[in-house]
Amino acid sequence: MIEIYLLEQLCAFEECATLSRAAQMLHISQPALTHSMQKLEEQMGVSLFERTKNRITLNENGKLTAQYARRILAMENDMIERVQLFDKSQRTITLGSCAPVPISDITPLLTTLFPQRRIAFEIRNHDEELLEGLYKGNYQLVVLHEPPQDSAVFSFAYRTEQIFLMVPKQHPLAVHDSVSLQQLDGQNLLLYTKIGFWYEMCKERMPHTHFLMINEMDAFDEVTEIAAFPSFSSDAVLTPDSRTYHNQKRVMIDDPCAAATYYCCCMKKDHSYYHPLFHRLHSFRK
Amino acid sequence: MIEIYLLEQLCAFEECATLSRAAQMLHISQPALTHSMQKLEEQMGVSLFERTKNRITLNENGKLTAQYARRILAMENDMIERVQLFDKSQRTITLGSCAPVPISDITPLLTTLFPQRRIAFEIRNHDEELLEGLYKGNYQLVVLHEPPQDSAVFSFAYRTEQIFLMVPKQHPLAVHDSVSLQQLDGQNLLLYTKIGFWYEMCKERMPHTHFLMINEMDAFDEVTEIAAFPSFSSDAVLTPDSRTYHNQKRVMIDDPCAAATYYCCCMKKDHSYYHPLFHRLHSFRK
DNA sequence: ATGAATTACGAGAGGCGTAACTATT
DNA sequence: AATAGTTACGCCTCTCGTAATTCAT
Repeated sequence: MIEIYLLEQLCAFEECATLSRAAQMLHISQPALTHSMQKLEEQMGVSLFERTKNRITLNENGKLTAQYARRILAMENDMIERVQLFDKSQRTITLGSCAPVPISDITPLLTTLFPQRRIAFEIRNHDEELLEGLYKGNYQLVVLHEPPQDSAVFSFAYRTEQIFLMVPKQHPLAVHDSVSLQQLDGQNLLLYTKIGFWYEMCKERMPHTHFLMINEMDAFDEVTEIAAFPSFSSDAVLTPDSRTYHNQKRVMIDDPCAAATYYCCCMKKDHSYYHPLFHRLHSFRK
Repeated sequence: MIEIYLLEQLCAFEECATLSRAAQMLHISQPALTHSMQKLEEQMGVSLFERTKNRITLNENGKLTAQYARRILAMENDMIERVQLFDKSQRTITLGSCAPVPISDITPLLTTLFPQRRIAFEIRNHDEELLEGLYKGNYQLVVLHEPPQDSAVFSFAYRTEQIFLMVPKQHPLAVHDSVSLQQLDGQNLLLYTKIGFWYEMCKERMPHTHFLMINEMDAFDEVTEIAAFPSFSSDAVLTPDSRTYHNQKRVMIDDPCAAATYYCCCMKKDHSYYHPLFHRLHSFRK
């Protein structure tokens, strides 16, 4: 049987077009590569190269072999990646979410319901990334803001979130009780960075707005307090304590897209395993 | 990167269920296998086995790995096979035919039209085998008795063949000028073995007939001369010389399936290359 | 003169075998 | 006693590196 390293070297040679450059790329000597290619040729049982005194190139057989080789190498990498993911998925539950609120909803439930398994989580801006991760095994659970179409995926709309604006009382916008996103476009706005799909929504609906991104949640609370800029909050976030926001006015946002429904999803085959979780998620519905 | 031999050994282990038996099957010692499996486990980065003092079995990771490994090994074999076929197809033209007549029609044309390439041929009983071989590259040209459906295949109906019966004059059937295959069913018939789809047709239409199969063409001519059994001939076969068959009567066969149309085919992408052949084949049409 | 390929030869890694040991049936 | 797996150790193959050679730009 032909070993993998020969196929790797062949592909490197095809990329680099000369043995010397390929050897450099592979961190081996050039004579070693010569030998390998001779061996490969012998083991394939057909000629793979066009040789002149000072030049060696792939012939048609060689090009075809390299094509197949690439697919085999890709399959091997895929195997390793998938088995490692599978192994990890057996010991840890990874939750992928399109927004931060579901993380704080669901993570505590997971730790109590599945104490023997490690819990991890990630925020992603796009539902598609999350679904792909669910299929590949990167995530065992994902929370989307659109219902998934695939019949292999179980989903449960477990809660909604409505965002609104916190506006400093002296700010011009503070005269309104409600505004549209279009009205906000062009303003300076404070935004916490890790808000998942909300960020994409803001970019799309308010393309002219300058967002002041803040990384730390603690800093965010402090800055909103002091700064003269409006910031977002939501009905899902508990105001840290009554002291905060004494100088801020709550302004509603008219747009329908200021409200989101969260769909907690798993692969259907895993539904019974995660049933306890979905059961508990019922309590989030009013 | 993980080498192929480790994957082979893993698959062997999965088949054999014990290291000792797998080692035996692989023609290596059992400690060597132990080592390999330890190495594979290490390179995969996850545990693959459930170990007790005296027993080692694949765990879920291991089973998954073996599954992928099988696919990778299959791909490698496929690569070798296909490249070798490709190489061969570049230097020889292999003609696959459903009957002997097209072979003697086409082979001489090929040798004159493509003198730089070796010519090989094969007879196959089923059109499907031929088409499959055409796709895979086993054949560059095939002759079918049904027009191919695939739009990637070019076909040209270049001639017909009509079979009839040669009957010894003292034989009861010799009173007829024409018979149906159904009438023949149950008779003893002489048949040359290498007649491709005709054989399948005979089996189907005359399930109760005893066929006396003869391997050698020379022998066939002699036996038909002497034997008291009817035999097939066709309008495409030239009677060797007038001496032959002086004691035989020609009896027509009514059934439509006693006539065949031959479709000479190649992949469409190769059509221009084989154009000279198809051009010459026009002369076979009346 | 520089760079590319091959050949020759030697070093070192690693696959594999033998032997010895432990545990299970 | 027989069978299964692991550990230890040494051989030998095979991969790779260095050096030298040939040829082309």
